[in-house]
Amino acid sequence: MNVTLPDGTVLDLPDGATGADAAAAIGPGLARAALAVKQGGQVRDLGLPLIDGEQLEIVTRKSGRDALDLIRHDAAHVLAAAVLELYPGVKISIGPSIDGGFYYDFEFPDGSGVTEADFPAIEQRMREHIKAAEPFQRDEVGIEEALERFRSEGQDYKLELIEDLVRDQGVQTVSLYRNGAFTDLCRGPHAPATDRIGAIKLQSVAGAYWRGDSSRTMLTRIYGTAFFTARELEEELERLEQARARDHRKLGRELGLFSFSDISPGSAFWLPKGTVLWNELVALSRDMGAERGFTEVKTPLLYDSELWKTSGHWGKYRENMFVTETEERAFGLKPMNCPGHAHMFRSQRWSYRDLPVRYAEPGLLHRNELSGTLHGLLRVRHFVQDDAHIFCAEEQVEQEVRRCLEYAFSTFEIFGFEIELELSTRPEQRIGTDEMWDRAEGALAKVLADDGLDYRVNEGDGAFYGPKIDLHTTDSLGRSWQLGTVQLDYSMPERFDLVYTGADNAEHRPVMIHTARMGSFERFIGILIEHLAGELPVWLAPVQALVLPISDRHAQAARDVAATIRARGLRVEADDRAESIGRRIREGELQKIPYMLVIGDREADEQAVSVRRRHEGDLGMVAVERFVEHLAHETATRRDAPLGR
RNA sequence: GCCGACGUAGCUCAGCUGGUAGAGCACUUCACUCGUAAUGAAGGGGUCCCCGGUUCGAGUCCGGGCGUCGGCUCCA
Repeated sequence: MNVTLPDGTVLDLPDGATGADAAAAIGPGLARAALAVKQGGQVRDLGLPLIDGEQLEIVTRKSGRDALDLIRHDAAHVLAAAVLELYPGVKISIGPSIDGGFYYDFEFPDGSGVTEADFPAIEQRMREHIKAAEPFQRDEVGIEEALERFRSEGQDYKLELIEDLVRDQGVQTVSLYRNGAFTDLCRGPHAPATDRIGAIKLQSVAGAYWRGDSSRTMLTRIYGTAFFTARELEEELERLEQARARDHRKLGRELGLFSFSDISPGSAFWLPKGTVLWNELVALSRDMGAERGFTEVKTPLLYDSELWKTSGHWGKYRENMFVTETEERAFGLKPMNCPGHAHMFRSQRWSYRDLPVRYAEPGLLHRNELSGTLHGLLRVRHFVQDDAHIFCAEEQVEQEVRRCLEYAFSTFEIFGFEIELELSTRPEQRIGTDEMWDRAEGALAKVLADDGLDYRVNEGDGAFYGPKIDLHTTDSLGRSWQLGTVQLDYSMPERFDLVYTGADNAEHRPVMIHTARMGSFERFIGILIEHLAGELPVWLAPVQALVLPISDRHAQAARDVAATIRARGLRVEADDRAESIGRRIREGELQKIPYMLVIGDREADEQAVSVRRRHEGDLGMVAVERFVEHLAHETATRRDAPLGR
């Protein structure tokens, strides 16, 4: 048999040769370093026969993600082995590698469980397995034998997994992996032995439903991570530590932007500085929307249940709504703006010449999210979306979607966010004909393809009324959050009986496009703070410049400079407290204020300030007038710029 | 909502096996009047998340609730 190596050389091997044979044929060093092989995009055990004629890559610890996935999956098995030894009667379920580590889900017998306090003992046991260099042995066994084995061990979850494999995939055999006395149902692949795992660390314990189904048993999930060396592990833990310093909840409090209170869970209190930031973002959204033909509207917060029945929310979304009642009429606080906008659209007659109609509304929404899901600003119950609804003719859909994406990308470009696109297609529960869905999905896919955009398809994850393109980004810990969205909606126009008069003088049904760029201002600000570690650009900084007199006799000059800057509509404060200049500078730095303007005798004499720029330090004396122009320029252009001499 | 952990001054945290609370920072006052990341001294500040229970006595032990954090489920 022949396999081709990445450098193009062809390796001639006897029939039935394994990955280990291939590595040995290349060299003894590689034979020792080999962890697995990769053929046809799949990582496979070193001990399995190679696929004839396929490209062959030997996976070693240098192979990056493939190699880490391998030992993390190994580590998951070692974790399960350790837990089974320490907690007899535990039932094991599944344990994959994930971004950043691995987990394993267990069901502990009644009355027992683990907490993080138990981690040292479990880690100790894991290290013993690793040190013992237990080989991972793969056995291919018949269904009956596998069932018999796990039945005798009382491993019910494994039985269910095997039965499902038989039913859904019609498998005749399953693979078992054995290391030491531990055997697990597993597809593989695994490294040759447990000693390839260099360093492990258990990180947290959490609940997780069996098979992600909230109606089924809550299992105990143990998260951990593994690396080839202790040093890499330390670096990762250090990185996580630093990420926590960027947490928007911590920075929001430290910078005086917002606070939370038990008195209104899931709702932020926006302090004066946070409100400045908020208002600047709303202004950005307004300016960009106006440039793109959006007109701002304002609609009520509270509506009779009739509206929600028409829109379908009363049936499909009620558990997420705050509902109230007065004079025997049921009302609901709006969780979305679309029904109000549809209702508004209906209040007049429209010609095809009027389309597209683009209503924008930074509207306050309330959603009664489950208490356990609330998360700082990133998931709240009270929030404002930079929301808009476009009412257009069917043939305008593609162009409008393209414009929505352009709008979103232009927005994110200002902040330097990296965005991932997801196209969510028809769900099982849906309305509308298949032709309509074909057309809608086709239009979205065509825009993505025409513009050469990379995206992931989320099969069956669309809204019940139409497919959507979602824009995702990550927080400081790499967790993905949805910001913007572009959704095609054929349902709302139907339900609200929206029409316009076409060129043929007949009534036609418009299409609704539901779109947002930042998503909610709350979530956007949370993500923004984490991306920038709280170092807001000049145009967003609540305090753009802090004036610092050296001593009392410069206080009046400092107040004068502050007044001059404030008169230009810029945000400045003077700190003339009786503290040392070093102290006041330190506090200004901790507040992440972009500019500090120091005024002593020299500056006061010359109508100048010594400019200290965040990160850059002392830039020397600059005339007050010139500094003000520079600050005004950065603010107006919404872009930081170097201060020329 | 579910699983687990946690909840002490504005913030970060001590408080051992139960004997009615403490530090640093912040705040107030006074002194210092200072040249680019912490001047010094004194002082004020607490329903120990809430409600029950055990106990002579609960911040500490037990039960229930609320909130927060990490996940699961769900979503901007």
